[in-house]
Amino acid sequence: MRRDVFQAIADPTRRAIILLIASQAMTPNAIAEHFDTSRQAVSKHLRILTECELVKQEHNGREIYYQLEANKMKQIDKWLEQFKKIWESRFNELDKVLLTLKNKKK
Amino acid sequence: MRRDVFQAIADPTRRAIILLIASQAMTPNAIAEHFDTSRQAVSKHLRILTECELVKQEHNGREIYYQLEANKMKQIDKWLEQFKKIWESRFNELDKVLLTLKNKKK
DNA sequence: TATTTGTGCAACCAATCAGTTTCATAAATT
DNA sequence: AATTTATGAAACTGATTGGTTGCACAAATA
Repeated sequence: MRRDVFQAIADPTRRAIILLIASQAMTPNAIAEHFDTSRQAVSKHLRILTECELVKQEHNGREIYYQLEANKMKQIDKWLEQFKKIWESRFNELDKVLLTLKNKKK
Repeated sequence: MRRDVFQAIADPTRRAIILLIASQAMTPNAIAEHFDTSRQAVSKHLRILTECELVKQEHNGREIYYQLEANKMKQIDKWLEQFKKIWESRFNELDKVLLTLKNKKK
């Protein structure tokens, strides 16, 4: 079971759940009301999000509030960071072509 | 065929390919040498990356140089942006708990 | 105490995925 | 012209995915 953050956010429903609970913790039932899918399907998504620690449970009687663990998203941001230099500079446009040409000569 | 950026970066091999060609365009054969997998498997990954425009081809005779389309990564960054406010402030820690409590009273 | 409510979990299913093997094609080399 | 090289594409395979249905169980309510 490969359960990392990147795989977790690959599914559009899970991204929607993340966005939904970002501002307010919610129960599985409340979350499921926002989607065209069963409560159990949402529950499975929540389990995946919990396993990769993108989401945290807060028990309250028999209700379970799911809350976004926003810090975990930094992991994605950190990976993106490597490429920010590229898309922010014009390195991507010009310099890489030159590098490629240089490489071809070898 | 669900072919979006998020699904594309879900696979660890594809993330490694992205990182590999970030600084220098490469041919499929050259890329495959870096992995414990067949050239054809790499070729399939490149097709997926091309389809979601994370990667661009540059033909040169019979060789095809694959080049990172770093701009496309902004799409992921833009999605992350929504949550940056949360993990940068202490909103995540304190205020959301209050929001949740407020919600419970309803 | 009996029933309802909120939840997770297991079993199953069709679709998709990542990989392999095999083949086709076109460019470069002999 | 024949061979080698670089590549993509198709067919197949086992594993994984996202969904469903049905069940178990504990907390809340009647």
